[in-house]
Amino acid sequence: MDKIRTRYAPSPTGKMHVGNLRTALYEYLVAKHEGGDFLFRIEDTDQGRFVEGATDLIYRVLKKTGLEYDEGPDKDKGNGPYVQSERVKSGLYMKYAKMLVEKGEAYYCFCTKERLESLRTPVNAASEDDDDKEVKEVRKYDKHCLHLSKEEVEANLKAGMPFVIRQNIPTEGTTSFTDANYGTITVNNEDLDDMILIKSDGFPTYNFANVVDDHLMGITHVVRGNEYLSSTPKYTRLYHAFGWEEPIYIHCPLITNEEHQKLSKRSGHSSFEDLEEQGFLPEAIVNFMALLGWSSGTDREIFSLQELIEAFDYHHINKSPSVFDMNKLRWMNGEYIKALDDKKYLEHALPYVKQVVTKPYDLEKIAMLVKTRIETFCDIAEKIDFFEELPEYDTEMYVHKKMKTTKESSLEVLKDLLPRLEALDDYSIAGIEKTLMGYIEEKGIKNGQGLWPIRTAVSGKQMTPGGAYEIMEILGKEESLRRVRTAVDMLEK
RNA sequence: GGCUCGUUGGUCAAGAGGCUAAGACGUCGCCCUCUCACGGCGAAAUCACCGGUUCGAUUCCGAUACGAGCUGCCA
Repeated sequence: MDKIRTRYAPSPTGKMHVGNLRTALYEYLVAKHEGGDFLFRIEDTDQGRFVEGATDLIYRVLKKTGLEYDEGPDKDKGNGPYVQSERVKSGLYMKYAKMLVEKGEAYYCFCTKERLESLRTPVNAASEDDDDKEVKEVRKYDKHCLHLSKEEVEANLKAGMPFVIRQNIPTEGTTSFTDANYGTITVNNEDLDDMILIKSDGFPTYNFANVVDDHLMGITHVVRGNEYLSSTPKYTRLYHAFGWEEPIYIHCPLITNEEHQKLSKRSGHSSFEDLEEQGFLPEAIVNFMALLGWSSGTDREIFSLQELIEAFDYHHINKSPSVFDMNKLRWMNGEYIKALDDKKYLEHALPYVKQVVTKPYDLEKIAMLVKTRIETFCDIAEKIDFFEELPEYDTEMYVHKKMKTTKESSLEVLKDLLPRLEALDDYSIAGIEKTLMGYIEEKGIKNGQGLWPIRTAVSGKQMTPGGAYEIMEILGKEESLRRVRTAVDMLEK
C-alpha cells in the first residue's frame, strides 16, 4: 500500500477556527498513525477575503499545537509551491481547466452578472404566518454558453470579453462517491450545478484548485468538514473527468455551540486564539478537540499528541454533530495544569499572579497554592486578590455552624492569639502551626474553632487557597498581625 | 423550497440483533479536611417518535418529527 499523504489546506482569512483546528488535527493523525506524510498548503485564491497576517497566525498555531508538517511553503519537498496564489502565476490551473475544455468536460462562459441574476427563480416563499420572509431562490446555470460554437468562443476571447470556465455536468444519470465515515452517497446529476472552475480574475475556485493540487501532491486521504459532503459529487466528477484516482474521503461532523448551532465568532471561544486568551493550554485544547467527534473506544480521556497518534483510527469518527462543551474543556485543562511539573506551571502561572499581587510577597508560593484549585490560568486572579489587599468583609463571616464558631468565640480566640503571634518570630508554616495548635490544645477546642477565625481574619474571605498557616507565612509577621488586629477591632464594635 | 447528512442521559460518548445500555464532564450526596480545592466513594439521569422485519430490536428497513450543511466568480 502506498504511503498515506494528507494535507491541511486552510484559507488565510482570520483566526484559527476550532473546526479548522480539529480538521488539521485529524489530517495529522490520519497520516501519522500510519507513518505517512502531513502536508501544509495555503489556499489563498480569494483575494477579497485574504487577511494580512493570517498566514503567520496559522504557522503559529500549528507550531504551538505540535502539528508538524512534512511539506509546506517553507519545506518544499519537490511538490511546491505550496501557496496557491504562487501556483496561479505559472498558469497551472488554467492549463488543467483547458484540458477539461478540450475533453468537453468544461466550457467557457461569458454570461454577465445581469443574465445570471435573471436566472434566479423565486421558490414559493412557503408563506407561513411568521415574518420569516426570507425569499428563497434556486439558481442553477442553464448551460447557455455550452452551446456557443468554437468560433464564437474564439471571437469572444479575442475581443477580451471576461469569462469563467465552468464544469460541464451531465443533466441525466447519477454520481456516487464513498466516504469512509458516511458510506456511499449517490445524487442525481440534475441536482448538480455547473460550478465555476476558473474565475473571471483568472484565479481558480477553491473547489478546482483543491482537486488539482491534491492530485498533484499525491494526497491519499482528504479529511474535511461535513459542509463539503454535498459538493463532493462535483469533485468526483472532476476526478473522473481528468481520469485521476479519487482520494479516500473522510468527512467529519460539525462542531456546534450549546444551542446546537454552528460555532460562530460570537460564541467567544470559536478560535484557538480565543481559548488561549482564556487561559487554556495548547495540549489540553488539542486533547479536547480530538475527543470532539472521535473516540478511542476505551475509557481513556487524557491523551498526549503522541498517544493520539498511536490510538487514532479514523474509522471511529462520529457522524453526528458535537457540542463544544466548555465545562469539559475546563476540567481537562485543570487536569493538564495539575500534571504540569512545578517549573513549567510557574512559567505559566506567574504572569497571572503578578497582575494581581504587586507587594513583595513570595509569588511562587502564592502560585503553588492555587495549582490544584484552578481550571484555567484566568481563575487565578480572583483566588489570590486578598493577598494584595485585605478585602472589606462582614463580621458575620466569623459565624460558622459547622466550625462551631460565633463572633464572640472568634474574638476571644483572636485576642488570645494576638500576644502569642506578636511574640513569634518564626513565621514559617511550622512555626505558625506550632503556635496555633499549641493554643488550641491548651484551650481544648476543636481545630476549626481556632483556625476558622484566624484564617478569616488574615484573608477576609470565606474561601481561600490554603489554610491559615500558608496564608500567614506568605503575608509575614507584620501584615498578619495588622490583619488580626483589624479583625479584633471590627469584632469589638 | 430542493438536495444531502444526522438523532444513545444536560454534554462528550461506548455498544452494531438478546447486556442490569460502559466510561467521562457537569449535577447532587457522603468521606477526607481550619475554608475552598485535590483525592476517595456513591446517586440521579439516556436509546426522538411511529410503523415494519424478527422468537427478540437502541442496533436492520421505511415513514414522521426535529436539527444541521449545501444550494456563491466563499472556503
